[in-house]
Amino acid sequence: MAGRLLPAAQDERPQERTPIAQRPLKGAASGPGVAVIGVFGPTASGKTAVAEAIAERIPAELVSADSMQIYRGLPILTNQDASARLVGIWPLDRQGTVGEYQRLAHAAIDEIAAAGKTPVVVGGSGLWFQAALTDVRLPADAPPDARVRWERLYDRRGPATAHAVLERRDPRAAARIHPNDRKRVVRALELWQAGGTLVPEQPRLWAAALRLPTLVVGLDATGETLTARIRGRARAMFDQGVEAEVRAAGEVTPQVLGLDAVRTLPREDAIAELERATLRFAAYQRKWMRRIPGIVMIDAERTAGEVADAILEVARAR
RNA sequence: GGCGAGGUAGCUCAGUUGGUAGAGCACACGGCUGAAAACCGUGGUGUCGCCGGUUCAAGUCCGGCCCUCGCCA
Repeated sequence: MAGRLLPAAQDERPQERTPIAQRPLKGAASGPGVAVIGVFGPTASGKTAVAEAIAERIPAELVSADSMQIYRGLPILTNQDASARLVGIWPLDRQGTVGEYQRLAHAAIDEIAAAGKTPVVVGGSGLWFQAALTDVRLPADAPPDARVRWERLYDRRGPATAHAVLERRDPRAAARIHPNDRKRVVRALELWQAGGTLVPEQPRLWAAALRLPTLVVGLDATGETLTARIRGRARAMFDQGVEAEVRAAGEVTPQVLGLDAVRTLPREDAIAELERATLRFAAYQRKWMRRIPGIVMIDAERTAGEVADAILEVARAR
């Protein structure tokens, strides 16, 4: 097996390969079948290459579930994959939300399926991935001034007081939110004011049903492998010109990992910081991955083609 | 070689008049319902440079040694 080498996942560019004859997923004699494939994995686990390899093997289109690649203007820093949908569609100063993304993702998935292809949802943003695959109902928008009002309460009167107020209004939400969690205390209060709640009785984040028959796979690579792949990637970003990209990005941007480091630190320090941050991020994503219900873990320490074959084998067996 | 400053957690450091250590970051684990590459919670992971002395008790005081940095030769 050639697949043990580190850059394995990267060397499988579709352009450089003779196309393999594509065979649709849904054969004649399968059971309920698989309508959608979801590919989750930490950064550097080879998600993109694997998804592209899947698209070589069956009629498929990729839908990104990445909260940063969706923005236009930082392709190097966010490691954009231009071949997927919902990549690079928002300006940097836009401040989008999961809810907006969810609508776009559902529309894209349905459109691809209607065209007779398999939507492959690929990404590493946990909540976004969940939102794309399920109908998890995200609470309605709050009135514009509400957030300012509750933030002011929180900042002036302190976490304990704000939490006590929430306790009176929405005890169930208060019970689940720590007073120090400013974002969620404020959010819960504004939702209460709008007549909703942050913590509904019934549908929980992890219990939401899949919209379509979906195979959810997690790309499993060891910490050592991920570390080895991540090291050096930061430096490569500099060779590709992140600095110029970041300089051109302007003031208002999403909180992209490493953006500040690239903007303010000397090059070598920025590289070190970027590597550290990326490593931390990968660990965070692996944690999220462990929790995804029904996820099938696939050994990702081989070539993208081999991983894609393994995924399709599981899909066809359903 | 002389003078000065310093060696305490993975890193940067704090540690009162002696009572066998604690912050931030990192790390590990957990949470997450329209900011999620965000946000929050829990956890100390240690031959206090080494050897000896004083003391009931030493990171802390005394002596010696080793190492690092700076200045002067």
